[in-house]
Amino acid sequence: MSEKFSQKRTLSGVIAKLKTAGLRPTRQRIALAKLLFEPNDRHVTAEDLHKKAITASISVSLATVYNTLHQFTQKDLLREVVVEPGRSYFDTNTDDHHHFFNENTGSLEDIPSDQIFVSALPSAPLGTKVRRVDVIVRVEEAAD
Amino acid sequence: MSEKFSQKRTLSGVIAKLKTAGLRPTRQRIALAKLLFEPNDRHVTAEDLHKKAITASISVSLATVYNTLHQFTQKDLLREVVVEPGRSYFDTNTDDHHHFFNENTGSLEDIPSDQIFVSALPSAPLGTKVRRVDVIVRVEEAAD
DNA sequence: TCAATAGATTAGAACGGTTCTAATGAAGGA
DNA sequence: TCCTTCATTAGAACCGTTCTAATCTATTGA
Repeated sequence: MSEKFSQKRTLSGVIAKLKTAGLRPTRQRIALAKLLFEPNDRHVTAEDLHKKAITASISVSLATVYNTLHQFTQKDLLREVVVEPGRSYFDTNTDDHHHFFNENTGSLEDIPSDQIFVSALPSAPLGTKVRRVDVIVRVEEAAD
Repeated sequence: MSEKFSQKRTLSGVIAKLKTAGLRPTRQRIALAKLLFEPNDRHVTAEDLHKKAITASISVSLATVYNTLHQFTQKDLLREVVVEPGRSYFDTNTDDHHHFFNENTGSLEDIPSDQIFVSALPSAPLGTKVRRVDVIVRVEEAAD
């Protein structure tokens, strides 16, 4: 019963989130948002999310997964992380933060912004302004 | 005459560079190395370098350009920079340094390592060790 | 409640950068 | 020089992503 309530709250929360972002709460977007916006943060690829949806018996096309990820990113519900050529990760944590990237396993891990500090930068090239600073700490399996 | 000498020096320098790296100085590798290792640093894509070679009447296949870029990267003559999904840049500057990336134009610009400072990091995930820290300052054309 | 319509979803084709294949060619040692 | 090993090649294959244009659905206003 408290479960039912929390489920309901989640659903309406998701719908509110979409509406606030200016996105129609369609069946597919609601379902994908529910998969994405769970308590703990995630780093997913389009393929990941599509598989996950299919596994959860949510019928959604890969094209819609891509559309949705991009729309969510544009509305600041997600953040795109580029660490490898030829594959994009989407991060449900949109706070200012950085990443560990394991080059052997392909796994990403957040580094909270208060655990890393980047000094004042040189000024941006003429006619440009800074949009974001990404720090990627590339790690590999220890030899030992 | 001094030009002839410097050209000769460049050629033998390139050959020495390849041999030192443990790579056979083949016609194609020599030609590509000459295009890459000019005095000022460059950020090239495979496509860029291939076009440049063809323009310079150097007959080399795209496959060889890819092979060569990867071999050079592996031998620390180049460094791969990942800033966009679906396209790799190769940087002739292998010193410790970072980048400005203009998201509107796709252009990369070096930030010397003495112009930016990253604080002590949190420790790497268990069983891993840090290989490299990449700072990418993403800029966009100023609204003005 | 019911159109009308603007926007979303879809399957599958197309795309673009990269990698693979297997056949030919070149470098270097004996 | 011959032989072996490694490099190069054209073109096909690959794979993540985007596009297309047909169908469907959420929303709005009557």
